Amino acid sequence: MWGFPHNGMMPRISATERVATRRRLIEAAKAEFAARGLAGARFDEISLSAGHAKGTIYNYFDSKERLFLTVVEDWCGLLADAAHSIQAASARDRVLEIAAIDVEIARKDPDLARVVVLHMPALVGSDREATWSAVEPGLNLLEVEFARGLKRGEFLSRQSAPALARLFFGNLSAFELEALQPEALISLDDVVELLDRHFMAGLDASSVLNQAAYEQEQT
Amino acid sequence: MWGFPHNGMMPRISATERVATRRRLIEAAKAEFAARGLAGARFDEISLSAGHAKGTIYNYFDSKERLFLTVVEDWCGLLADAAHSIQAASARDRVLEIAAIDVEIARKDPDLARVVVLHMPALVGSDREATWSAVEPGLNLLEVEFARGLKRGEFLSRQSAPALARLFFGNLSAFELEALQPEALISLDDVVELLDRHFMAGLDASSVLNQAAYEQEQT
Amino acid sequence: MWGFPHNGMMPRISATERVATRRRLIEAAKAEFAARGLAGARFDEISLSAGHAKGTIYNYFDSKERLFLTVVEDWCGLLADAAHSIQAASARDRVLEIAAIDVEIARKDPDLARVVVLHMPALVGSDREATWSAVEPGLNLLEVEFARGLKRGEFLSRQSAPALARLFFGNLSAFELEALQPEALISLDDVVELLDRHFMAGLDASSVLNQAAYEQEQT
Amino acid sequence: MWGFPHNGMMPRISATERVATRRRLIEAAKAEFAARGLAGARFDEISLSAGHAKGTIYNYFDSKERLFLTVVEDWCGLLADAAHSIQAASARDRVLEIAAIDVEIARKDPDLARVVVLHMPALVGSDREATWSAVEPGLNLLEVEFARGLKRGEFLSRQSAPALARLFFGNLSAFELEALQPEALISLDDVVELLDRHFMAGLDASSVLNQAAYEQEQT
DNA sequence: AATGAATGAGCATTCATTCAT
DNA sequence: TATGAATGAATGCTCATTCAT
Repeated sequence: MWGFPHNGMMPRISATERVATRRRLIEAAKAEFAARGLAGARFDEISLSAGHAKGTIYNYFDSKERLFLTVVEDWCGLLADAAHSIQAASARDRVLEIAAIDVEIARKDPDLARVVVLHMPALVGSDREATWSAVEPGLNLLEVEFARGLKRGEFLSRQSAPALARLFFGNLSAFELEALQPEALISLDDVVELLDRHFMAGLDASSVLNQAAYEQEQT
Repeated sequence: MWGFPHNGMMPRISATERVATRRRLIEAAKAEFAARGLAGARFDEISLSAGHAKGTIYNYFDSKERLFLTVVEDWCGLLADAAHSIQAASARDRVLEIAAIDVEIARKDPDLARVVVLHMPALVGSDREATWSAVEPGLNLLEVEFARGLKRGEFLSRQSAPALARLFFGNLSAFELEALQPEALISLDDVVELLDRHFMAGLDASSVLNQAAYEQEQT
Repeated sequence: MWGFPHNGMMPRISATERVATRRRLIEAAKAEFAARGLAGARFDEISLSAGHAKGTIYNYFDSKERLFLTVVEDWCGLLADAAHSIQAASARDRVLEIAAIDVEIARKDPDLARVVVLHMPALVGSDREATWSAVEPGLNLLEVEFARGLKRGEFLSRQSAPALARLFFGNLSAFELEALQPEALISLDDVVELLDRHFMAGLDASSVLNQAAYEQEQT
Repeated sequence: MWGFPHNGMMPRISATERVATRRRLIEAAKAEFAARGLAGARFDEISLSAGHAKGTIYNYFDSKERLFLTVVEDWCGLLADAAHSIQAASARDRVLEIAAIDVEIARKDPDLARVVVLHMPALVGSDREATWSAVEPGLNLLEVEFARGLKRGEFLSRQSAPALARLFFGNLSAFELEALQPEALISLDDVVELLDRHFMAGLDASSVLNQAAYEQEQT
């Protein structure tokens, strides 16, 4: 039950080696998923570029879908980790800082971003369900901030906090998607600014225009 | 007795029947593509739900990719046709009217919209290339309006008209995507308003805030 | 194409038109069979290059195999027709004249020859059976001459006349095959001479060597 | 306990097992190709009679064409191997010994011979090209002997050594083809003798008749 | 734990043949 | 009789997954 397996002596390979192998597989899978999506990805390619046999993948992941999920969870983990360091006070700034973190992740690992913004939305059926629930923690980060902003009166919108979180994430993805394209017309550097000017401005409770519009809508 | 000589000069089936068959195939394909994407779609399913043999598909379309392309071109055609009736004067209103048309299309044919906003972006390789060039006319509609708005000084942005067109389309897609989900938090009715408030507001040259920000950026 | 109206008085199309259509189909089929063999030939191609609809082929021929057979029978007919004009007296010369006729056919219609020497032998199953029996008349021409030569003592061989006919035809085909190849090392002009020198010389009863060998074999 | 570390360094199945599987596939393919040709062969049949799954074929061969090629290369290898043991001195005897080897191969493996003499010539397009170049080594064996015979004055012919090699091979194939037929009129035992008497006699420089004919041709 | 050969369901595509007009 | 749209069986090939070693 505890301890080392069967003949008692020692684990065949060290725990660190297992971690390293797992990482190699994830990295290779990420590149393949980014390039071809979940349906198009081939285990042959992944195992080849990971330097491991095809069967080895199944010692670490149950299925192709689970491997895809793991890549997405990776992204979610990076986002959550970096989110701890957010310092800003206003909800608007905190939201934009989350976006900035996401952009940083995309800059360091474009393949990871491609998986999340390009191929994750296209998932269907149970895959979609599983994958999006894996991403919930990331969306929750946003949801919390939008809820706070709405509560404080910093934001003004008919939409609920969860809806705003998803809409914001949708726009963030759309902008990153554009910036990650081969013949992009904008750069990743533009993304946060665009979100600020285009999405967040629409929530600005201090804007005279928004306030008037908002009050009118309420009637 | 009169009419066509009884040989092959007479069309075997009427042109309208051919059109009808073609339409049945496209409709069935649209549903399958919407549900499973290009890679996941199965001809068995399409032919079954179209009520035609599998081989018949190849009397109308060269390949799976070409069939997908045709579905997308259909969307593009609907958009272009409806765009003729746009009356608005200001660039902002014209852009939003295009969005409204797109939303209308999505309302009448959610599967068509799913193909365009969900599965088209995830295409890779030559499929992507071919499909997006088929969609250029649609994007051009937007580009023209953004160019006009920028030229007139109605819009204020560092981004070029083509970039704004793509960004706007990205946001429109993101909002529709959210509204088309099984457990959507917004409705299609919200989409145009959201675009107005969030995306377009960021271009408003009359906004004191935007103007200040824009001038600062220029330095 | 047009021809007579169809109220029953007259044949829909004239007999000569039927013959012409049949010929167009055979010519097109011949080219396709020569290029791709029986298995590889496509009705689409045949109907296209014949200028008739695919279905029309079935008004003239029961099946692909029957069409192939007809092409082969055509060859056989040409051979038999020309064979009537043979004047030579000796069996050797008559045999070689038959070969010369075959070479002439190949020169005028290389595709026809390709069908016969290249693709006919590769037939299998019932196709083979049917096709070779269609060719019997042609082989009989040879058989008769070899029988005569053997009977007269002009030829000397352990093989029977039918065997010699087949062997001769095999060699003739082999030589033509070589001459009809894209990068042939011999020409059709060489074929008869080669048969004379190589195959027929081996039958020469007047050759001292052959006679000695033959007698030795008999013991 | 000793030996291989218990990880992937140990070959999953022995090399001999791999060779055996490969051989089973080739044998099954050979029978199918012999019976139906390249175009007509079905992987279902091959895999069934080989006792392996269809997909297994692709672990060993890239494509149907490559499998066919491998069968042909097999034949070529058998020929080349046996050719090493040729002892005869005269070119004529050496050529006939090569023929005898080929006949032996055909006797031991009629299917292999059927593939080579029946279905290989009927190949078209790039298949033909690839296959024949795989067979070049076999033809070269003959070419060398014919070149030697011509050079020594043992043979007398207007044809070049390469041409003679092809022509001889053509005749050899034609005779074997006849002998391998279901209702053959000759036996494989007759083939070498027939080649000797019919084809080789036509090259005999010592024959008075040939010499006279040859000199006449030269003028 | 690692391997990679074996597997076999799945799938797009082809094409001879049919048949309503 | 000519047509060509419709058909659907047939098939080469792919690839995630399994499992004996």
